[in-house]
Amino acid sequence: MLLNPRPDPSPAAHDRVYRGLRTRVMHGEIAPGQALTLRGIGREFGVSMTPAREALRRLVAEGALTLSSSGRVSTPELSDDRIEELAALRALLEVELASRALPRAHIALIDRLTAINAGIADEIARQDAVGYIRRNLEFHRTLYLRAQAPAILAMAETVWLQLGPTMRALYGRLRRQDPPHFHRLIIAALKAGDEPGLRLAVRSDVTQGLRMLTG
Amino acid sequence: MLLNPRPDPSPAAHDRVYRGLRTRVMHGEIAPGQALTLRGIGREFGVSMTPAREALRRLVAEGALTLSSSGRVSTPELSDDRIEELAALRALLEVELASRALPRAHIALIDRLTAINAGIADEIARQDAVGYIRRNLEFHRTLYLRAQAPAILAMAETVWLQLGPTMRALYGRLRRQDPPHFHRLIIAALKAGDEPGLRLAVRSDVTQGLRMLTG
DNA sequence: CCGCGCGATTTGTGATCACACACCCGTCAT
DNA sequence: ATGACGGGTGTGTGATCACAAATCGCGCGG
Repeated sequence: MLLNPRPDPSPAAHDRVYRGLRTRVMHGEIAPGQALTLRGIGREFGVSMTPAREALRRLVAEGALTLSSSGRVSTPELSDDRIEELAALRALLEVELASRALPRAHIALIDRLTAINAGIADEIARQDAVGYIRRNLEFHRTLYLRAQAPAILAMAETVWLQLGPTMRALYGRLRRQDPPHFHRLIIAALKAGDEPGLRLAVRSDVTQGLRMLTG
Repeated sequence: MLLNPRPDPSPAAHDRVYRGLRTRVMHGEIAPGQALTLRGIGREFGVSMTPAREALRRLVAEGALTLSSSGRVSTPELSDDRIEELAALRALLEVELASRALPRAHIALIDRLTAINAGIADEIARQDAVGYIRRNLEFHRTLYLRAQAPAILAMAETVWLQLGPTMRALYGRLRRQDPPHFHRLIIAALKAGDEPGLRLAVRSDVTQGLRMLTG
């Protein structure tokens, strides 16, 4: 029959482990410098060392984790130079993505972005750093999905991944009171169809927070 | 004693396999769509399936290879849309790298670039597509190393990796006669310290070849 | 002559094991 | 008290195996 062409009823074990760890890293749930062991990860996810090793190596390949000379993996502690580079990459990639999304940004998208922005205000009110990061990335991803540029978006997500543990440290340090100002500028530029304004707003939003990390 | 702190006398097996396959893919020595098997790779490098699997998965994570739904890995056949995206990424990243390298580009670097350019002419004369790609990437990498931006360079190399198999198809199709024109423009802009000219020359060089792939 | 189905073979997945090395911590000599 | 040395534990690496699924090829029926 072959109705219901469900691609794979049981997702591969290494993929479950990978996804679980990936979102944890990207949302900043793991502190910089924390060590991860193969047997520990395996025990936590109920698998043997083999899938755990594959998941960890994949994350290392994407820059989400670092591999010490002796093979130990841990979440990275970024130098100031590296943070500056990653911020520059975010600016380059995300400005391009926003620019490509602009002609496709209809009112429904703008409404969703506004709703997510309200959610960010909630997370700020409850002082939830992980929730804040998750919603913030959701805001950006929702916009960039409209760009119809999966390769560029994947590269941007890789940068988020590398910044994940550090971002947690940032948002934990800074005591925010108000929702991000530049998100409102982004929405306004989208409504007005103002491309230069959009580029500037995205660049500012991306650069803003990371500047105080390198201080 | 611990003199000669050689970090690792015997590079790990999975790393040997990874490096071997990576340069092969980046230089376009593997045709698009070609399938790779774990046991085949293992036999070729004299290792078991375990390191071969790690190397392949790492390359998949970097986008150098694609993973079919059934777990088979093969070198990717890129769609026109994806090629356009990757070309745009090359333009974004490499213009930034060149711009950062410019203030650090002394005469010794320009001499080396000129020498590499001469080598490219040799490869063209002998109709060696793989050699041409290797030298061409060497030209760009030599310039970008001066940017002192390892994270951005790594991302650019990832893009090269994804384009590798396709580039081979490109340079095999086009019957080149003369060394790349835009390389001379890049060198001239470096000598003159002309940043806008350099940005334009790099963007043109990167975009030029890939335009005829999407035709 | 072509299309279909079935079986043999190949392939990826994940578990387990042996081994070598790194790391940690207590002990001992200075 | 402090330093180096030592062994025990933990950790990554790579080989091997059992299993399930996919793939390929052959032969049969149309």
